[in-house]
Amino acid sequence: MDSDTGSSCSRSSSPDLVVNDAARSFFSNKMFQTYYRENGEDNKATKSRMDDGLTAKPKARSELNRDEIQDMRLKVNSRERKRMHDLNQAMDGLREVMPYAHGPSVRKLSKISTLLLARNYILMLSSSLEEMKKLVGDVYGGSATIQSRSSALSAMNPTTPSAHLPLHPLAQSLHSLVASTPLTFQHHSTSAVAPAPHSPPSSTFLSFHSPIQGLLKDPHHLSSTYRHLPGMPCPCSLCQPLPTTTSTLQSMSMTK
DNA sequence: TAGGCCATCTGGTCCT
DNA sequence: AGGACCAGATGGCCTA
Repeated sequence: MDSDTGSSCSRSSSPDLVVNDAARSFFSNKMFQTYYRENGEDNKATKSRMDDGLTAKPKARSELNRDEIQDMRLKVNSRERKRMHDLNQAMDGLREVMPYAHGPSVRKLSKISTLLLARNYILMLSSSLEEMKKLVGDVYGGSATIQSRSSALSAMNPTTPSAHLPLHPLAQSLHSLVASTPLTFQHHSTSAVAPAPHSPPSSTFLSFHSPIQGLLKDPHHLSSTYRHLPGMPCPCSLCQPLPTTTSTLQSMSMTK
Protein backbone atom coordinates (compact mmCIF):
# COMPACT_ATOMS: atom_id res chain seq x y z
CA MET A 1 0.00 0.00 0.00
CA ASP A 2 3.02 2.19 0.16
CA SER A 3 2.41 5.13 -2.01
CA ASP A 4 6.06 6.02 -2.16
CA THR A 5 6.90 3.13 -4.40
CA GLY A 6 9.22 5.37 -6.34
CA SER A 7 11.51 5.65 -3.39
CA SER A 8 14.89 4.00 -3.67
CA CYS A 9 14.27 2.17 -0.44
CA SER A 10 10.99 0.43 -0.28
CA ARG A 11 11.23 0.27 3.48
CA SER A 12 12.02 3.86 4.05
CA SER A 13 9.98 5.19 6.87
CA SER A 14 10.79 8.69 5.86
CA PRO A 15 10.38 9.19 2.17
CA ASP A 16 11.48 12.54 0.86
CA LEU A 17 9.07 15.03 2.13
CA VAL A 18 7.70 16.62 -0.96
CA VAL A 19 4.41 17.99 0.07
CA ASN A 20 3.32 18.76 -3.43
CA ASP A 21 3.94 15.18 -4.31
CA ALA A 22 1.71 13.81 -1.63
CA ALA A 23 -1.49 14.06 -3.55
CA ARG A 24 0.09 12.68 -6.68
CA SER A 25 1.48 9.67 -4.87
CA PHE A 26 -1.84 9.09 -3.25
CA PHE A 27 -3.61 9.24 -6.56
CA SER A 28 -1.23 6.64 -7.90
CA ASN A 29 -1.60 4.08 -5.19
CA LYS A 30 -3.92 1.14 -5.02
CA MET A 31 -5.93 2.39 -2.13
CA PHE A 32 -6.83 5.54 -3.92
CA GLN A 33 -7.79 3.61 -7.01
CA THR A 34 -9.97 1.39 -4.91
CA TYR A 35 -11.32 4.39 -3.13
CA TYR A 36 -12.04 6.13 -6.39
CA ARG A 37 -13.77 3.05 -7.75
CA GLU A 38 -15.90 2.68 -4.64
CA ASN A 39 -16.88 6.29 -4.83
CA GLY A 40 -18.20 5.88 -8.31
CA GLU A 41 -21.68 6.89 -9.36
CA ASP A 42 -23.28 3.61 -8.37
CA ASN A 43 -21.72 3.10 -4.97
CA LYS A 44 -24.40 4.10 -2.51
CA ALA A 45 -22.94 2.17 0.41
CA THR A 46 -19.68 4.00 0.44
CA LYS A 47 -21.41 7.28 -0.04
CA SER A 48 -23.68 6.68 2.89
CA ARG A 49 -20.74 5.63 5.01
CA MET A 50 -18.93 8.81 4.14
CA ASP A 51 -22.01 10.82 4.89
CA ASP A 52 -22.49 9.06 8.20
CA GLY A 53 -19.02 9.97 9.19
CA LEU A 54 -19.52 13.56 8.28
CA THR A 55 -22.91 14.32 9.68
CA ALA A 56 -21.60 15.94 12.80
CA LYS A 57 -22.45 19.27 11.26
CA PRO A 58 -25.52 18.33 9.22
CA LYS A 59 -26.23 21.66 7.66
CA ALA A 60 -22.70 22.46 6.56
CA ARG A 61 -21.89 18.94 5.43
CA SER A 62 -25.11 18.50 3.56
CA GLU A 63 -24.15 21.43 1.43
CA LEU A 64 -21.05 19.65 0.30
CA ASN A 65 -21.30 17.51 -2.74
CA ARG A 66 -19.39 14.33 -3.13
CA ASP A 67 -16.46 15.95 -4.88
CA GLU A 68 -16.06 18.47 -2.12
CA ILE A 69 -16.17 15.76 0.51
CA GLN A 70 -13.62 13.84 -1.45
CA ASP A 71 -11.39 16.87 -1.78
CA MET A 72 -11.64 17.48 1.92
CA ARG A 73 -10.78 13.86 2.62
CA LEU A 74 -7.77 14.10 0.37
CA LYS A 75 -6.60 17.23 2.12
CA VAL A 76 -6.93 15.56 5.49
CA ASN A 77 -5.08 12.52 4.26
CA SER A 78 -2.35 14.68 2.85
CA ARG A 79 -1.92 16.54 6.10
CA GLU A 80 -1.80 13.30 8.02
CA ARG A 81 0.81 11.95 5.65
CA LYS A 82 2.87 15.08 6.06
CA ARG A 83 2.55 14.86 9.81
CA MET A 84 3.74 11.28 9.81
CA HIS A 85 6.58 12.13 7.45
CA ASP A 86 7.67 14.92 9.78
CA LEU A 87 7.52 12.49 12.65
CA ASN A 88 9.66 10.06 10.72
CA GLN A 89 12.13 12.79 9.87
CA ALA A 90 12.45 13.54 13.55
CA MET A 91 12.94 9.84 14.15
CA ASP A 92 15.68 9.78 11.52
CA GLY A 93 17.29 12.74 13.20
CA LEU A 94 17.28 10.83 16.43
CA ARG A 95 18.81 7.80 14.73
CA GLU A 96 21.60 9.95 13.36
CA VAL A 97 22.82 10.92 16.80
CA MET A 98 22.57 7.43 18.19
CA PRO A 99 25.76 5.40 18.57
CA TYR A 100 24.90 3.15 15.71
CA ALA A 101 26.40 2.84 12.30
CA HIS A 102 24.55 4.50 9.51
CA GLY A 103 24.60 3.58 5.88
CA PRO A 104 22.68 2.08 3.02
CA SER A 105 23.92 -1.39 3.82
CA VAL A 106 22.91 -1.14 7.44
CA ARG A 107 19.41 -1.81 8.43
CA LYS A 108 18.16 1.08 10.44
CA LEU A 109 16.73 0.81 13.87
CA SER A 110 13.04 0.33 14.22
CA LYS A 111 11.09 3.11 15.81
CA ILE A 112 10.61 1.35 19.09
CA SER A 113 14.27 0.36 19.19
CA THR A 114 15.27 3.92 18.46
CA LEU A 115 13.17 5.28 21.27
CA LEU A 116 14.34 2.70 23.79
CA LEU A 117 17.93 3.14 22.78
CA ALA A 118 17.69 6.91 22.91
CA ARG A 119 16.25 6.85 26.36
CA ASN A 120 18.88 4.52 27.71
CA TYR A 121 21.59 6.44 25.92
CA ILE A 122 20.49 9.58 27.68
CA LEU A 123 20.53 7.78 30.99
CA MET A 124 24.00 6.47 30.29
CA LEU A 125 25.30 9.92 29.36
CA SER A 126 23.76 11.31 32.49
CA SER A 127 25.51 8.77 34.66
CA SER A 128 28.75 9.36 32.77
CA LEU A 129 28.45 13.05 33.37
CA GLU A 130 27.94 12.49 37.06
CA GLU A 131 30.98 10.26 37.08
CA MET A 132 33.05 12.88 35.33
CA LYS A 133 31.94 15.55 37.69
CA LYS A 134 33.21 13.45 40.55
CA LEU A 135 36.49 12.78 38.77
CA VAL A 136 37.02 16.44 37.97
CA GLY A 137 36.19 17.29 41.52
CA ASP A 138 38.78 14.82 42.72
CA VAL A 139 41.42 16.11 40.32
CA TYR A 140 41.01 19.68 41.39
CA GLY A 141 40.65 18.78 45.01
CA GLY A 142 37.25 20.22 45.38
CA SER A 143 38.05 23.40 43.52
CA ALA A 144 35.85 26.27 44.47
CA THR A 145 35.15 26.90 40.84
CA ILE A 146 33.97 23.40 40.21
CA GLN A 147 32.05 23.36 43.40
CA SER A 148 30.33 26.62 42.70
CA ARG A 149 29.49 25.58 39.19
CA SER A 150 28.17 22.25 40.35
CA SER A 151 26.08 23.86 43.00
CA ALA A 152 24.87 26.35 40.46
CA LEU A 153 23.83 23.51 38.23
CA SER A 154 22.05 21.84 41.07
CA ALA A 155 20.37 25.03 42.02
CA MET A 156 19.11 25.53 38.51
CA ASN A 157 17.47 22.15 38.52
CA PRO A 158 17.59 20.44 41.87
CA THR A 159 15.45 17.49 40.90
CA THR A 160 17.33 16.35 37.84
CA PRO A 161 20.96 15.72 37.10
CA SER A 162 22.92 18.52 35.52
CA ALA A 163 23.24 16.40 32.41
CA HIS A 164 19.98 17.94 31.40
CA LEU A 165 21.76 21.21 30.87
CA PRO A 166 23.94 20.31 27.91
CA LEU A 167 24.73 23.89 26.97
CA HIS A 168 26.26 24.78 30.26
CA PRO A 169 30.03 25.36 29.87
CA LEU A 170 30.86 22.81 32.50
CA ALA A 171 28.57 20.29 30.95
CA GLN A 172 30.13 20.89 27.57
CA SER A 173 33.65 20.42 28.85
CA LEU A 174 32.68 17.33 30.75
CA HIS A 175 30.89 15.94 27.80
CA SER A 176 33.99 16.31 25.70
CA LEU A 177 35.92 14.52 28.37
CA VAL A 178 33.52 11.64 28.48
CA ALA A 179 34.45 10.53 25.00
CA SER A 180 38.09 10.04 26.00
CA THR A 181 37.71 8.82 29.51
CA PRO A 182 40.19 5.97 29.96
CA LEU A 183 38.47 4.59 32.99
CA THR A 184 35.07 4.12 31.58
CA PHE A 185 35.51 3.87 27.84
CA GLN A 186 39.11 2.85 27.48
CA HIS A 187 38.62 0.01 25.06
CA HIS A 188 36.74 2.28 22.71
CA SER A 189 39.93 4.00 21.75
CA THR A 190 41.15 0.80 20.25
CA SER A 191 37.99 -0.50 18.74
CA ALA A 192 37.01 2.89 17.51
CA VAL A 193 39.98 3.14 15.22
CA ALA A 194 38.48 0.61 12.91
CA PRO A 195 34.79 0.41 13.59
CA ALA A 196 33.74 -3.15 13.45
CA PRO A 197 30.46 -4.93 13.84
CA HIS A 198 29.71 -5.20 17.48
CA SER A 199 28.20 -7.99 19.38
CA PRO A 200 24.51 -7.47 19.83
CA PRO A 201 23.64 -5.01 22.49
CA SER A 202 22.21 -7.07 25.21
CA SER A 203 18.67 -6.70 26.32
CA THR A 204 20.03 -5.31 29.54
CA PHE A 205 20.90 -2.17 27.69
CA LEU A 206 17.78 -1.82 25.68
CA SER A 207 15.79 -2.39 28.79
CA PHE A 208 18.20 -0.63 31.07
CA HIS A 209 16.19 0.66 34.00
CA SER A 210 13.23 0.21 31.81
CA PRO A 211 9.85 -0.45 33.33
CA ILE A 212 8.80 -1.92 30.04
CA GLN A 213 11.23 -4.77 29.94
CA GLY A 214 10.41 -7.25 27.29
CA LEU A 215 8.90 -4.67 25.04
CA LEU A 216 11.74 -5.19 22.68
CA LYS A 217 11.48 -8.92 22.53
CA ASP A 218 14.36 -9.62 20.25
CA PRO A 219 17.11 -7.04 20.37
CA HIS A 220 19.41 -9.40 18.52
CA HIS A 221 18.16 -8.09 15.23
CA LEU A 222 20.29 -5.10 16.04
CA SER A 223 23.43 -7.13 15.89
CA SER A 224 24.14 -6.38 12.29
CA THR A 225 23.81 -2.68 12.82
CA TYR A 226 25.77 -2.01 15.94
CA ARG A 227 29.21 -0.54 15.74
CA HIS A 228 31.53 1.25 18.06
CA LEU A 229 32.00 4.74 16.81
CA PRO A 230 35.00 7.00 17.33
CA GLY A 231 34.50 9.30 20.24
CA MET A 232 31.15 7.86 21.06
CA PRO A 233 30.56 6.31 24.44
CA CYS A 234 29.28 2.84 24.01
CA PRO A 235 25.91 2.06 25.46
CA CYS A 236 26.24 -1.69 25.34
CA SER A 237 26.08 -3.68 28.54
CA LEU A 238 29.72 -4.66 28.38
CA CYS A 239 30.79 -1.07 28.28
CA GLN A 240 28.07 0.15 30.53
CA PRO A 241 29.38 1.62 33.75
CA LEU A 242 27.10 1.10 36.65
CA PRO A 243 25.09 4.17 37.34
CA THR A 244 26.69 6.19 40.03
CA THR A 245 23.38 7.14 41.44
CA THR A 246 20.92 4.44 40.69
CA SER A 247 18.16 6.11 42.61
CA THR A 248 18.67 9.26 40.61
CA LEU A 249 18.51 7.40 37.35
CA GLN A 250 15.48 5.49 38.41
CA SER A 251 13.79 8.68 39.36
CA MET A 252 14.47 9.81 35.83
CA SER A 253 13.05 6.70 34.29
CA MET A 254 9.75 6.74 32.61
CA THR A 255 6.85 6.20 34.90
CA LYS A 256 4.56 4.75 32.26
C1' DT B 1 4.57 -18.94 6.20
C1' DA B 2 4.19 -16.32 10.46
C1' DG B 3 5.46 -12.36 12.62
C1' DG B 4 7.50 -7.76 12.75
C1' DC B 5 7.58 -3.31 10.93
C1' DC B 6 5.81 0.15 8.32
C1' DA B 7 2.81 3.62 5.51
C1' DT B 8 -1.54 5.05 4.78
C1' DC B 9 -6.44 5.89 5.44
C1' DT B 10 -9.99 6.98 8.51
C1' DG B 11 -12.96 8.69 12.18
C1' DG B 12 -12.96 10.64 16.69
C1' DT B 13 -11.43 14.10 19.95
C1' DC B 14 -9.33 18.23 21.42
C1' DC B 15 -7.53 22.76 20.71
C1' DT B 16 -7.11 27.40 18.67
C1' DA C 1 -14.29 25.74 11.25
C1' DG C 2 -10.04 24.01 10.54
C1' DG C 3 -6.03 21.75 12.00
C1' DA C 4 -3.34 18.68 15.08
C1' DC C 5 -3.20 14.55 17.37
C1' DC C 6 -4.38 9.88 18.19
C1' DA C 7 -5.61 5.04 17.67
C1' DG C 8 -7.61 1.32 14.96
C1' DA C 9 -7.77 -1.02 10.58
C1' DT C 10 -5.67 -2.54 6.47
C1' DG C 11 -2.38 -4.24 3.43
C1' DG C 12 2.52 -4.45 1.66
C1' DC C 13 7.35 -5.75 2.37
C1' DC C 14 10.92 -8.29 4.58
C1' DT C 15 13.14 -11.80 7.37
C1' DA C 16 13.75 -15.94 10.14
